[in-house]
Amino acid sequence: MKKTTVERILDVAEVEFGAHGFVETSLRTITSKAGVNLAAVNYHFGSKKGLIQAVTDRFFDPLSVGLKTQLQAASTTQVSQHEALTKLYEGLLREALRIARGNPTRLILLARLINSAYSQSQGHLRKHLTHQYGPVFMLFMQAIRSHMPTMDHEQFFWRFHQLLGMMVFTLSNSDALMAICEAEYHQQRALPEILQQLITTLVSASEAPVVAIDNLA
Amino acid sequence: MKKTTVERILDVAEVEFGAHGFVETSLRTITSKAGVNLAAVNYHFGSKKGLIQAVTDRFFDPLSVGLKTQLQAASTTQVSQHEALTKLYEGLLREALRIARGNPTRLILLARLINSAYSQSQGHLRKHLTHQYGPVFMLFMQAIRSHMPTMDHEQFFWRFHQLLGMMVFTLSNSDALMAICEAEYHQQRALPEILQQLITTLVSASEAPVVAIDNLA
DNA sequence: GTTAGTTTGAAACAAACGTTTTAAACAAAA
DNA sequence: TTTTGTTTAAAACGTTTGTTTCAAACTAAC
Repeated sequence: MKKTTVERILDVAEVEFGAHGFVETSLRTITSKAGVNLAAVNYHFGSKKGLIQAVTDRFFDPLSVGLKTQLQAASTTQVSQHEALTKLYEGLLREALRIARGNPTRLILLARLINSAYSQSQGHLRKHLTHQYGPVFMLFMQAIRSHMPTMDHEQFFWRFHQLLGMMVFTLSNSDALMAICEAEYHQQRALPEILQQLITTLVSASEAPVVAIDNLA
Repeated sequence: MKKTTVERILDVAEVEFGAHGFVETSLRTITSKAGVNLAAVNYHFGSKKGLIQAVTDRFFDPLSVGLKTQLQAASTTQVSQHEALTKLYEGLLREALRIARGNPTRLILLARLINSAYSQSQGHLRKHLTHQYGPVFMLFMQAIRSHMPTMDHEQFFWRFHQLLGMMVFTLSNSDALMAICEAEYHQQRALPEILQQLITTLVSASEAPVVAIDNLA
């Protein structure tokens, strides 16, 4: 069974976007590698922005529903704070890994999508993501928050985004980091192992105490 | 005293690069805002890549020497592990803040420069940075490492880069995060306060225990 | 003041980009 | 088979990009 034109474009686009970013990937590169006509992108997706959002949705739609069901299931049982946080981060990364079908390059793309959502350069993506997946994001954020009871809202906000940044950076550069690591320490690590180490750090950082803020200068 | 053409170009370039990234900032935008001729960039810096590296060096050169002297001064006195780590991260961020002259946009640019160094899209920047400032980076990395004695090399590598990612993400998106924070919690935070919170998380995450790695899947 | 080297100004260049257009090929229903 | 709507093919369009060109303006030494 031959894949449709739309599927072929999306398959190539997510690889190229993940590898070279949105701006530095041309539609001509995508269409030629996909073996389809240049005009097909504008016909099927309207514009390059439309294609970017379509690639985004193909990732976030299943991730969104998977995460939502996980969050509902997790809320029933009662465990320790440490265990609960571990389960939450583990659930998120496991779900992301499942969506990426174990393919590191797809996970890298996912991380870059989130990164782009925070940078103002792709303003349309940010609006699209917050509008489309804002509720699920808030749901996860509040699930984490419920197990960090001692923090006030604003302190939690910064702490959470610090941890989000840790995830995004580690994932979006995991290919480069794995290459450096292998060159330096002659030790090859698979993605699940990296994620496991990441979870440990995430939970510990979540549990870190809040200190009084005095001026740095 | 009127600034030279080179200085005017660098001043505008670092603002524009920090705000819109390297690819999405055109030389015409830079030269027109700087009030200089378009050809001046190619004359003075050879190419756009040369300009990017010049902007980079104007940041990293003083940061590099400042960090080096700080590291040498810190090694003399003996304190607790927690204090030592705090001092190290504080020293780095304080130095970065000093170089940025308290200007958040300059700190954002700095973070984006580091981020670009890890992404393969600006390969020339990565080579330039590792060649030029690799030793100082290693010096800081090993200073941190000396206060995390229980970790083996590879575990430390991943932990360190997770923390680096935390810094880079928080700083490079600090403007967006501050905007969201203010809109959500009606609380305005200055950059030094954010950095102070960041240091706390960094130290705690550094001290997080290492767990045995079992498969996530 | 003249001259030699340096820097700028304005225009032009070639290449790449997203997008649009027009006709041809295809599919499915009448 | 004819017809109608859909998808593709190939070329072209209008911008924008980094870079180059070349004469004019400027600077500084003699």
